[in-house]
Amino acid sequence: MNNKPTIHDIAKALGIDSSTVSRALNDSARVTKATKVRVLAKAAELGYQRNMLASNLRKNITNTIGVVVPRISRHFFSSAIQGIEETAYLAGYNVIISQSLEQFEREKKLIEGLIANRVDGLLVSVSMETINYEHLEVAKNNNIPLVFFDRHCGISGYSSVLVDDFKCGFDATEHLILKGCKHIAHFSGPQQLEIYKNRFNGYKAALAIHNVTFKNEYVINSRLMEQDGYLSMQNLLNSGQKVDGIFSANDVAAIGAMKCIKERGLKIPEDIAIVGFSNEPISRVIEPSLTTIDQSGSEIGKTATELLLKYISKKEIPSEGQTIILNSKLIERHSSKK
Amino acid sequence: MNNKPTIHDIAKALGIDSSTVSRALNDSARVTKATKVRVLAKAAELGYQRNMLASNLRKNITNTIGVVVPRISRHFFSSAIQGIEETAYLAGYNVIISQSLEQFEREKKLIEGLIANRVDGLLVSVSMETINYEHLEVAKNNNIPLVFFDRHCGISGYSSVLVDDFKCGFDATEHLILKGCKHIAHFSGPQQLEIYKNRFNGYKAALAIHNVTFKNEYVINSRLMEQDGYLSMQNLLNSGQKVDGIFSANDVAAIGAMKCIKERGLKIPEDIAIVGFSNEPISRVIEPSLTTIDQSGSEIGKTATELLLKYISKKEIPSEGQTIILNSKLIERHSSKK
DNA sequence: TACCAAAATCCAATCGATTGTATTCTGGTA
DNA sequence: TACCAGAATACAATCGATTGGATTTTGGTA
Repeated sequence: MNNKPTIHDIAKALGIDSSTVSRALNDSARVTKATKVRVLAKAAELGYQRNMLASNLRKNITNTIGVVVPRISRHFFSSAIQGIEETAYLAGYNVIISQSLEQFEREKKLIEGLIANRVDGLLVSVSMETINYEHLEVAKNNNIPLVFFDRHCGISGYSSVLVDDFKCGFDATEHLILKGCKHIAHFSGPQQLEIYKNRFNGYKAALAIHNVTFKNEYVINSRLMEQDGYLSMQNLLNSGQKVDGIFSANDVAAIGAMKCIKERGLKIPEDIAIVGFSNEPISRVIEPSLTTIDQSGSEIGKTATELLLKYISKKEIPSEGQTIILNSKLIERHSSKK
Repeated sequence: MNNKPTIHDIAKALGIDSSTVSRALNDSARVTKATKVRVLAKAAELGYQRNMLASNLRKNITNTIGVVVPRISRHFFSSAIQGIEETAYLAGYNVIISQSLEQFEREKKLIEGLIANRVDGLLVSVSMETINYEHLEVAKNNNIPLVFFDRHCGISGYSSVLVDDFKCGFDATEHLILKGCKHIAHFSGPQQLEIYKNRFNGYKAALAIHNVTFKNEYVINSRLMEQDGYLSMQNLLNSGQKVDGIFSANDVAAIGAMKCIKERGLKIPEDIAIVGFSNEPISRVIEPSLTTIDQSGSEIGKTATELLLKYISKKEIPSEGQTIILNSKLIERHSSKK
């Protein structure tokens, strides 16, 4: 009983042609209502299910969108995926998820694999190692629409859904300045990523506008894992520089920094105030609670998926990529309350 | 240029048959090395990529496994997915992810959809509403192996990968008793789910063995969201019952309870000690840090996937389901340190 | 009853790759 | 040179659903 019934089985059972069965199942106007009823009844009786492989092969679509994120278990990405899956489900699409684990080679292979599987569209948040974009061009050459979310690339011809990283970086830094910080360090990620570059530029702009001197030694780039934040903080304190504020380009590194600060017996926010980025759930409950920039992952995922589905239904990729900027705002908590 | 090259294009370009091309691409012994080289070169030149739809239709496989979880963004599940994706990737499988959002109807539709898409296997963690298992039988009838992870069903013929929930419930409760708690409440989830039933039974067993009286009023069932934990705690305190310990069947509800306790001006753990379940990242940083049961999501996901892939490769579902119990242990933190 | 347009159904090709069988080619031997 | 085994390749059916075009059926009209 391994063999599932096909339209041919239904056709044979009813003594009609399989094309009629196909049309009946697709509710075509070319088939009588009476026939439709008979086909549907027989299909139910046999436990028929359309073979999507065959259907998709013929129609040259897959009803599937491919998603590539750096790491599924990072809260921001899992909530983005939540939004993607939800939106795709409502539109009748499946979602294939894959993670680059921040590795360029892996990202490349994954995207090629998804294209070979003929996904109808791609949603991508690039890895920290991604500096070369040929693998993305492949999607374009295959006429598969691709939308970036969050971690986009600074290349033209692609659409993106993001928050205004420059403004967020600016706001976060200005917030610290307004709280009285004069020596503000910035923990950033790989500078080839637009989001980190923009957050950094926002940081610089806020310093400039408020006449706070910018120092290169205050900017530390890393991969922004918890351990990186811890070490960056340690280096900073060991260097003997005066520091009274930190703007970290993500929450996880901020939490690592907090750990280091506490271990040194310094007080947050009195000695050093901190602002993170992303509003991970952990930032709400840590002591002191972490001031951060709220960016709704599920909202970003949802918007990116809607945009992608629009391109898919139009069957053409706009030559000019569009960029959608979603709202985000600073959430003030105790780590910066002075 | 929408049309991707096919083996026929390669065949035509080289003046050979498409079947030879197919065999060359699959490195068959029936094709000369010289021909293989020519085919590979031409394939690269044309930018050929195998159409998996056609290939899979013919071979009647999909190289895809379907995953159904209650909610992707819950940390435990996203790390399980992380393990699943990683393991599947290494074996050359795609992963289609979908979330039931704890709704039975949705779970049913998702599983039917995955089966219609001819996934090679299914990994399922059921919703809180799931009390009827017909939709799972469909998988069996279609000869599609299915492995439960974490949230399994108490029905025979399926395999599961879990932690020993009874023992964990026992350990968590015993831990509270050894810390001196005498009035221990238990926050549990829907009792049709084996995991909650088993955790509850472990709780009862620990009370019994230590001669602590069991009271029905101490057991509160809910869906274990943060708000549920908060409300359960509120009801408990309002009822005037003496309470000095809580074993919550998940961390999120425990955190809700902590919030309520703090608001009342009671001390954790001095007045009320708490033990959670799952070791969500948040439990490590909350103040006081939460004692909990560690269950590695990615380990569970990995093991479940390995088991599933074994069934897939054997092309037969074992009539007797097997159950794999993974290690888990209590992590003592401040919420129970007396 | 014969005829016709419209409605319903059937036929057959197609999507692209795979695979069992048939055919052709190769080079070694008598 | 004729022959043959074995290697290499070609042929053709197949997976299951879809779809344009051809054919048959229907029922209304003259």
